[in-house]
Amino acid sequence: MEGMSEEKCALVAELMRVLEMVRQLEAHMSSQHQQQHGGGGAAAGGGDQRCRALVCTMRESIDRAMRMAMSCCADVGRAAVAGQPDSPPSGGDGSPRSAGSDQAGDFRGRGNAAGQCKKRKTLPMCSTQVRVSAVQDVTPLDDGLSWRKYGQKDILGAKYPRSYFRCTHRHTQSCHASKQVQRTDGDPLLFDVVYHGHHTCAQAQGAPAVGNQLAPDAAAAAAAAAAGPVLQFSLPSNKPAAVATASPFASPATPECLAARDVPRHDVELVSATNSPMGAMGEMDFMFTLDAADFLENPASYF
DNA sequence: GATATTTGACCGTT
DNA sequence: AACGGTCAAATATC
Repeated sequence: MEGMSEEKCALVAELMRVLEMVRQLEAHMSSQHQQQHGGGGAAAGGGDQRCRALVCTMRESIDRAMRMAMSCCADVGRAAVAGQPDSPPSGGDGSPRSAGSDQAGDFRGRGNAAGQCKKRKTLPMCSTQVRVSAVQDVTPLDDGLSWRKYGQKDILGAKYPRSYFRCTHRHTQSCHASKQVQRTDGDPLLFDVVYHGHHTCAQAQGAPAVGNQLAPDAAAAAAAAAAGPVLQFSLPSNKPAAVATASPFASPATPECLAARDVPRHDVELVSATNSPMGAMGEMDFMFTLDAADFLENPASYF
């Protein structure tokens, strides 16, 4: 039940970030309104009023969505757990069968390596697509937290290898956060970043909220904002300690970046990999695409 | 010298 | 047997 509660918090937190963006949009509009107040024509004033009305609608919709999320998550979670025979009991801390002492496991020796890698798929997971502005700008690895690369693999059917990272303090502080980074086949500027688990180390305590969870890197997120972010993350619905609060928007630099850059459009996709094992494991499926322009036109259609 | 990265090998699952 | 994830020795960097 704890994980479910965290999921709700994650979803609500995500919605709150959207709400925050709306507030920033309001502030931005307000400042623009003041600047244009002297020379603004009647048409501009009408458009401004319409925008304000739309923003108001957006806020109401978000509020409704937050309330729906609170109940919906619980329902979906219950259903998923019911259909998942080997889901750990509520009293557990996320250690089904051989999952070891904690979420990411703390196995030693190679004998458990593969078993652990399979178990990892049951961990809280967040996959993010990060677009960089240039090939040289890659290394979407600096999110203010320290990661250590521990492997790289050529993936079948993938043009680029996948890199594996884990928290530098894995052993010293038993922090089992990890992430996988892979350049997408179609777009060399686009990276798939998959986060597993969450940071429990000291650096996470001092980091911004985003840092403690499944945080994409600020630099890449900023680049993503500049290039038109495409974000993907999935929410495991029935896993204990499931947390998926990350979004590049949650990056300390990103909201300001978005607001400052006057981003004309951004798409947000909230999806799950339905063709992945996660899909078969009761992962909660979302497909949420937000086109800012369309959202302003028909906010209600998104909820 | 300490820390991080690279890379081939290993392991369990499918 | 193929695959993906991890380990750990070797190597590179600070």
